[in-house]
Amino acid sequence: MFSKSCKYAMRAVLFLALNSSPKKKLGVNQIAEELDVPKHFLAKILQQLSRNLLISSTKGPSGGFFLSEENLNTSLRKVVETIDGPEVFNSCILGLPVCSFENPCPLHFKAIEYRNGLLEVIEGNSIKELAIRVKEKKLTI
Amino acid sequence: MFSKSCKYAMRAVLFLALNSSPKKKLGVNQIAEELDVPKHFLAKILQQLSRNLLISSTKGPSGGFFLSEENLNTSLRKVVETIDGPEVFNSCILGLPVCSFENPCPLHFKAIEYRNGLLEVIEGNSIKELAIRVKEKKLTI
DNA sequence: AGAATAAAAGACCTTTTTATCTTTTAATGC
DNA sequence: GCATTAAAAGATAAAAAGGTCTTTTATTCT
Repeated sequence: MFSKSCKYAMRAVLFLALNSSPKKKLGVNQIAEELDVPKHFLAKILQQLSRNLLISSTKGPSGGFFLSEENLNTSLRKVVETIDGPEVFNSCILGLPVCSFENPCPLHFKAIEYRNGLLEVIEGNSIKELAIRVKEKKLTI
Repeated sequence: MFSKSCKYAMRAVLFLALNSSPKKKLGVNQIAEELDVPKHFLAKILQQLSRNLLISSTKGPSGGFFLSEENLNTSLRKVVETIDGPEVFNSCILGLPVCSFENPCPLHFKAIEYRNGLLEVIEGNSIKELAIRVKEKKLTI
């Protein structure tokens, strides 16, 4: 479903939502260590998210990554689509160039049904809301 | 979700189910052309399926690939797992090393639901049954 | 201003996936 | 037996994904 980069991105964003604020920025090192992902690789991904204004960052001493209030109010879907492209939730699960309601592949309707399930979670909730859920239900990221 | 190889494999198997028989074998060329996939690459995949007894083949004149009655009565899931490995339906959608009922990631339950829906289709039906459905409902492969 | 810090950017490198081409092996029909 | 056909196997190549390292730029603090 998602590329490794995308998985790292989602986890990092949730981690930032839970552990950072404009007053408490986190460096790549800390994030990479906590999530146990390759640090330089994660840096690239965070840069990309930052460039696309999905996360915030400042350079220099006591700089780092964090989520602004605006960042917290966007959806994880944007994060996913920034990293894996907008087609992730749109392309045929069998790779057919055309696969639609009128012209479905054998897995079309089931695939749609459950993609929508995922979208419910990552689009129906803001990052902030998701983070709260992670905290309350002690979910793993 | 599935690798390209796996998508080609699924489509090829369904194509064989619909268009081949022990008396009517198909060459890679025909299959590749019909499905519009790279022929040499498909050949590799078919070899792999054949080695694992999920499809049948014979060499020489009037040889080719086909599905035996036994092949028709297995599930597409086996095809998928032969190509993409048994972990496709088992690994965490966020890539976490442990992600379970007791220790779920934020997408765990929706992801499970998603997978189970797909499994319903590719495991709950034999390849033969799926092929019938493809024919009756004029689905695209 | 200068030192220190941390992200941004760029250049590489490695591995995996996808794809192609050639040679070998097995089966068929003459 | 020989020519032909088609899969099996092997070698290689191209592209994409994943990962590392170095240099540059911006910021802060003294």
